Amino acid sequence: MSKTAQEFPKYDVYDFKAIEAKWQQHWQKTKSYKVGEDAAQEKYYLLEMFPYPSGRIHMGHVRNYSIGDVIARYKRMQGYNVLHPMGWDAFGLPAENAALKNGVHPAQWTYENINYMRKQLKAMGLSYDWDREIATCHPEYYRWEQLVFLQLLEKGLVYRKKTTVNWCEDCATVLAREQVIDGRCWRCDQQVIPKNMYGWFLKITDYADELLEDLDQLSGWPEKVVTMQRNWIGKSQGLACDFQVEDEEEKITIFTTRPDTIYGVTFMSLAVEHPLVDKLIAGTEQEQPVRAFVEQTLVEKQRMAMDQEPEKHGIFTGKYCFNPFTNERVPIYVANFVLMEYGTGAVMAVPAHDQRDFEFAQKYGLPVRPVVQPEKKVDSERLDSENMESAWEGDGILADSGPFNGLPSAEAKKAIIDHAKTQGFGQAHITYRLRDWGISRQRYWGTPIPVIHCDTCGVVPVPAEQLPVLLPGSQVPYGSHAPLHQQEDFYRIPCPKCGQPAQRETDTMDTFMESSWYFARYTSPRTDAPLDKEAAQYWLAVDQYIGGVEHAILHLLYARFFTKLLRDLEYLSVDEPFNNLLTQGMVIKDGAKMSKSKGNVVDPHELISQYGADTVRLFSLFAAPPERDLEWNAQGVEGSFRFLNRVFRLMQANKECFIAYEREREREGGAEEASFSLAKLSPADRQLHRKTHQTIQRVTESIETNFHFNTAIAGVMELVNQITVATGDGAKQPVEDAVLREALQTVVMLLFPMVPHFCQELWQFIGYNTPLDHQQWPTYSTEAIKEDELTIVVQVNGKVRSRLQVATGTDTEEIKQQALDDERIIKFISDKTVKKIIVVKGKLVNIVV
RNA sequence: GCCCGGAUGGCGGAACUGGUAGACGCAAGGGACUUAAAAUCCCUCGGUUCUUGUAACUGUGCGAGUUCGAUUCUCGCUCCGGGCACCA
Repeated sequence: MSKTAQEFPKYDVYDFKAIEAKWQQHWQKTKSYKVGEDAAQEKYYLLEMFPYPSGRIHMGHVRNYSIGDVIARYKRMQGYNVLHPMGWDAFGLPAENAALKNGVHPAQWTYENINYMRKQLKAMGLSYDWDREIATCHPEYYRWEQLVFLQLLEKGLVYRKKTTVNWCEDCATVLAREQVIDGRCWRCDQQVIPKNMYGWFLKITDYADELLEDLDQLSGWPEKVVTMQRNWIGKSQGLACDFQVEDEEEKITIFTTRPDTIYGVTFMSLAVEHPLVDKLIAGTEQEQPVRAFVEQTLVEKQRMAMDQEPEKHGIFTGKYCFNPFTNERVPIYVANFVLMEYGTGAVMAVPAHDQRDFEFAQKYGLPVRPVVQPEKKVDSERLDSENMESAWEGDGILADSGPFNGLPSAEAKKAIIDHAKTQGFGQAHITYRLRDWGISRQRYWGTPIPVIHCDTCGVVPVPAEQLPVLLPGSQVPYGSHAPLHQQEDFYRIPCPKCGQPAQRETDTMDTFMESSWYFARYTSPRTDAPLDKEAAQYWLAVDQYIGGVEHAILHLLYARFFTKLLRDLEYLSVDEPFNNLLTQGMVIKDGAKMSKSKGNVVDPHELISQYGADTVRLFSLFAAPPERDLEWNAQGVEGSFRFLNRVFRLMQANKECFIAYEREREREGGAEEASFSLAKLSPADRQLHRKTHQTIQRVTESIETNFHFNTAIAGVMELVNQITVATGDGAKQPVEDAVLREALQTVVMLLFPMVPHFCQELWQFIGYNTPLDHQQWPTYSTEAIKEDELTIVVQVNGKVRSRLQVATGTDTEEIKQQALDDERIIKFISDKTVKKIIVVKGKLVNIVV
């Protein structure tokens, strides 16, 4: 088994092309990263956000997947059973656009891209279990999504309703909010119009509270993302309260988070879409002007869609209602700033304590009545309608509020809600900003929604045994007008219940649906059900999830929601999908995000052919910590390449120490790693041995605490520099083989997760045939890292004046004395009185004079 | 407007729990090797001043404060980035 000197491979240059091809083939052939459930081994599920197959990989992918691969390989070396899968978020609009433009079918376009990008990812040497690859556009994926959809439909968590959507007439499709730019379609620049139409919704609001509460469990998530989600869900607690309309049967229900200001109500504002508006004005002289106002506002609202806040406008309806607390008569207005989608679409207006109401009151000459006085104000500073220049929105003490006078805001809120409840005109109420999730899209390249519309039976689910509902047609779907609705053989179908002619649903699902559960599907990607419960039980939750912060809200919220849905459908048993989340920064160049329009795009493919995957990986890890933006720098890449070459030469120059070791091993009949006693080492050997172990400590801690690979790499560079000096021409003493061997092997092992081909090759070069993936990650000896000597800084009045070299363990008094005896210190303190001396053990002495 | 981040040499970035600011790399300058270049190796490298050294002063966006001591903690600003944006 052992080698002789002649058998050691000889290299001159670092031939990355040959090395990378060799190991990639090896990993593929031996399925090195294929995993299965193994109860005996601790699992680690590492996941990077899967890519959209747009055509080629970009630098963002390179960075994301390099970071992930380091963690995967590191965890394997730590002995974990690592699940590290990859797949494709393969449905989406770009495929359809490409189809329209080039006459290629979206499926063909998508699968070609996948094939190309898979090659590119493999060329990066990423350690995926490729047997688990999934593409969401594959019927074997989306059929299970359709099944889950039907199960949710049955549970009442999916429903259909008519709502106002952003509609582009030219594209004949609904646009998502983020696809409307300045009120125009992002694709054709056509003015977007509001349109009422039916769509399918998921009841995410049923889970709003749990989605909010469970955020507290996500200690492994960046605080920033948790905050964004909390704000997005936007829970508000307050009072829902009825205001009786004068001379009508109707009541107006309002929602307020400030019940303590209810005695300050001076008018009522309704949203233009409020259902009561029509009734209130019907047949009155205000009917015409109010109608005109409503219509104009609706048009403006659409146009302003993404713009700045428009000026506040409103109009009096001519009607009044009664404040149930005061029985006061309050005029009812319709106002452009009241949202129908939030709360009840009706707002009690308290100009003294709400800035919007204040501005509105100023404009229309409505009274301002302060009822909450800020605390600790002298009488002359009390708020009154005369002296107020803006609303006071803070808490305070109630005044002019009947029986509630003198109560602080917090108590008053409770008391007022209680009062409303006992009197029967209101109760505590909770409102969320979060809305139900509209999943209908009038597009072709998505998962067909598996229902049938029958004139007699209504909405009929497609029977489970008829799933999947396949996307029809091998030809390119022409036009973009509800493509599935143009394929008669697709949508004309008999009703499964009554057999009468019926129509299939022709909407497809939002592509966020597929990415909401793919992480679970990876645990059993080929199983004949949505999930295999045992596999899910073993692997979930994801231990570490990595991706761009741009998905902080939608994708991550939907994935959390789906986890809870799948849990309640009893497919899995975790509450949260991702225990730890790492949001990596963008890759930028010349201070700006890489984009075609800016012409600052760097193609990873070219870089890999020029320098090799290992260099590209190394640079993207070294240039910045993962969570920060990474400024791309071509010269920096060159530097990383130089470093690898330096290590390569260093190994070759010192291969003697391995050959000698082989001979020794042969002679001693295969003895294990030679151990050496610290005491016998020369100072130079001791120093290198210490540095080796300090580096192990530093690299391990950099990875463990926050994945700061940049400092880990810097640490290895320092070790390499030290080995170079110790073995170079200028070295005073020769280095012991065993010490040198340990140092060099450590470099190879520590760098392996980052530059795997390179290290595996060197590992073989120095005589091992084992895969580094399963080599035990090196551990450091606390004995070895100890310093014999410490540098103690001596300060006078906090300024560094001198440094002392002392042996480790020198006691405080001794150090103090040495400091006071130091010539350079004497210079500073001789003519002054020493007031105080502070000694920090092992660090410094500060003399205060 | 509100809520989060961030600001350190020419550049990317280090700095444990308040204790040597600038690790590591890039760029730049100088030198060695070479007929020459590339590659490689060595030296210098925050600023200012001088008496050129184990020198002094100054320096982590700006201004205060706490402390023997602040890049680090507190308060007040400025600028940059991100998220939300009439949410009652």
